[in-house]
Amino acid sequence: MKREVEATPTIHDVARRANVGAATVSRVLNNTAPVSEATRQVVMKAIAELNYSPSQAARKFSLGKTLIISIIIPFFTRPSFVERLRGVDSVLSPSQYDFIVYNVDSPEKRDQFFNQVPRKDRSDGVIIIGLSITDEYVSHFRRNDIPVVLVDSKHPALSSVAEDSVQGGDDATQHLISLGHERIAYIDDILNDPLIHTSNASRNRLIGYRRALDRAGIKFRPEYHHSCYQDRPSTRALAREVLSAPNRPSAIFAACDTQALGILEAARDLGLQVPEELSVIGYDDIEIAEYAGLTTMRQSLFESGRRGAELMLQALDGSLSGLVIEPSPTTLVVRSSTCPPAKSQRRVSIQKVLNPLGANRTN
Amino acid sequence: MKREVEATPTIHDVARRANVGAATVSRVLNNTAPVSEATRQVVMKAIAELNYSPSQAARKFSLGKTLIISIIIPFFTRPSFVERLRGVDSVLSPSQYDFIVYNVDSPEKRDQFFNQVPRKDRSDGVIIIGLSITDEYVSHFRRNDIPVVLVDSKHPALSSVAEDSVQGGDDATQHLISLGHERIAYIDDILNDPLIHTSNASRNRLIGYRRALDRAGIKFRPEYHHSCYQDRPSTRALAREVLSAPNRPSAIFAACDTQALGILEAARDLGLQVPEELSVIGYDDIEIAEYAGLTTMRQSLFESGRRGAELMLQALDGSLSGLVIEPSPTTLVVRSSTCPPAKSQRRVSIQKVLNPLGANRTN
DNA sequence: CTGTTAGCGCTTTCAA
DNA sequence: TTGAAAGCGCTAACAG
Repeated sequence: MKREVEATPTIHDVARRANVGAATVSRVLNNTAPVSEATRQVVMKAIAELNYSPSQAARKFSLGKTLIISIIIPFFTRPSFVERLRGVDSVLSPSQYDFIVYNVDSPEKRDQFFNQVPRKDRSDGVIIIGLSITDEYVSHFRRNDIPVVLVDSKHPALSSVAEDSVQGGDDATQHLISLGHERIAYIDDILNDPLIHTSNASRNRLIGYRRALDRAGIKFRPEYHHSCYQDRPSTRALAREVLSAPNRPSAIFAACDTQALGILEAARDLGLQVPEELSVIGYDDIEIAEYAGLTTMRQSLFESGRRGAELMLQALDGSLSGLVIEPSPTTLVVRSSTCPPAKSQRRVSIQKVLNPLGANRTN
Repeated sequence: MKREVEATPTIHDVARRANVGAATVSRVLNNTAPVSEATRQVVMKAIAELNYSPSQAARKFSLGKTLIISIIIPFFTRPSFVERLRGVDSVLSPSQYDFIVYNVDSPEKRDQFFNQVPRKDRSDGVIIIGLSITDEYVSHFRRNDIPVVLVDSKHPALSSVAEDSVQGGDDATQHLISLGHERIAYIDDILNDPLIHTSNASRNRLIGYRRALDRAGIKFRPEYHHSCYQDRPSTRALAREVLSAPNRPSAIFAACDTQALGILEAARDLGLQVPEELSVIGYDDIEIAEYAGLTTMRQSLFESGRRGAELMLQALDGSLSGLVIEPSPTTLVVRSSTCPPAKSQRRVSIQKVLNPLGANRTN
């Protein structure tokens, strides 16, 4: 007895029903070669009747493509990375490619992903965001013959779209200097350390900071340079110390907006008026920066992700001619957390009651 | 001439080199059947020498599994969804499964994904977050014989982990009532509409809001119920109108924290002191809520994603016994955006200069 | 234009 | 304990 196939129909079921070869079905499915209108009709009919749809898995395997693009990114839940991912999604979503996000949250993960993810059998291409790449890895990618594009990071041998963080750091610092500040601190994120894993964007900002200082003839003071984890609570604690020390800075430049918010909290804790008694400038211009009235350096986060994904698509369809190294603009956005420094400096101490919604009150 | 294979080695290359069958190589690779120590050694050696590693694509195809879990989620870049995704990642990342995020940003996408994603040849299981499911789709999933778990949404036939939004809405409103408020507005997100696509969480919050009002003997006033898009600018604009109308509310309950922030901005625009002249309560407790001093209903965002992923893993390895419908806790977090209402009400008008960093100033 | 056939690289009976 | 061989479902020569 010929049992009716209950299972998912295959291309052969369709072929049999339409009295054609499997190849013909494949042809009408993919428009890969001319098919007479008559047979096309028959095949279409069979497909409809069987409610057939080709197995993606088999298709990919046969094609030797995965139709997947891997994204390797650190801390994908941070606002700035989320925004870049949104840019990536905006171009990949309408494409035939799905993407898988590999979230790097430790050096081990980073190396694991760098070694295992960029393989032809896992994905057709990989976009690496916010992570710096060593030459060794570059040759590893080469060996695996897989296209790689960098976002928020650079390497001479890889296509990339990245901000000029040195210039950004310079511009931010220059803004403060132009306002008249001289005691300018820089609070960095700790991931700066290339031994750990992120891109050297924040180290570059430090370079820009020092460059601007130099140009203005202001001496770099190590006690004005600090690092801490890139979260609000850590930065708040650190900023409290910095602001309680003698000869406290009149302005602080933070490596990212999240850290800048921590600094604003610290100022609130200490009853320091922002911007009158303390100017704060951030970096990124994440969504919430506007709410907080934060002066910051705007990066084209969404746009950088979008362009990165576009470059990948071009690399994949062969239309990418050679290396493309694209700059991504960074612009100063002045809001209400910066102004000229106050003349005198008063001692501060932690306030008892903190009201983030209005002026600080002592109760 | 026997040319050295330059291409990626396959299992057969290894087998040949080790003088064994391909099956044996597979066995040592997967520990799927006993292999004598001697041959194991030889095989391992060959694998090492060839720097072989099995093709994921072929493996998946042969296994009939994709080793992929699909996540269907609306607006994955919104803080609350990002947080749930982080929970999902925390359990999927150490597992053998990769996950692909399908970002729903329109009703079309929603239907497209619901129809095409839940198929065995695309992924082994799907987690749907924040989207309500119709019976039709449930039977579609059934037909495709693919496990589905819901997060932040419920259906009697599907495993899920979800908050009790009716209770949450009730609790939020009750907090305001307990403080002495009677003119309590509710600002909803527009996605409420089930014809569009999101889960009916915010509609349930409305039900809870009305329930609490009823219980307190406060009449529901339609002019205190508004909807708008779930972003700050839209909510800010709407709240400005609401707060400028005669007999303005003394307290507003927002369907999510992002909208609550928009309301705080509107209050700032109008020179209304929060909480003295206006109490605001949000929903979600996203990271930035603490910075903003926002009173809110805390949802276990990370945790819900984590549990959802765990349930999926259990469903996949067969250890999930029947339907699991898990509640996820929602708790009131009181910060500084709510207090008892002021006795009298003054007229307001938009301030010229807005300083989010301190008290509002007229210059 | 269309059918036949040979893989894609792995897992898994089935025999030995 | 091991090897040979049959698929998994599709695409892409290669003939006709």
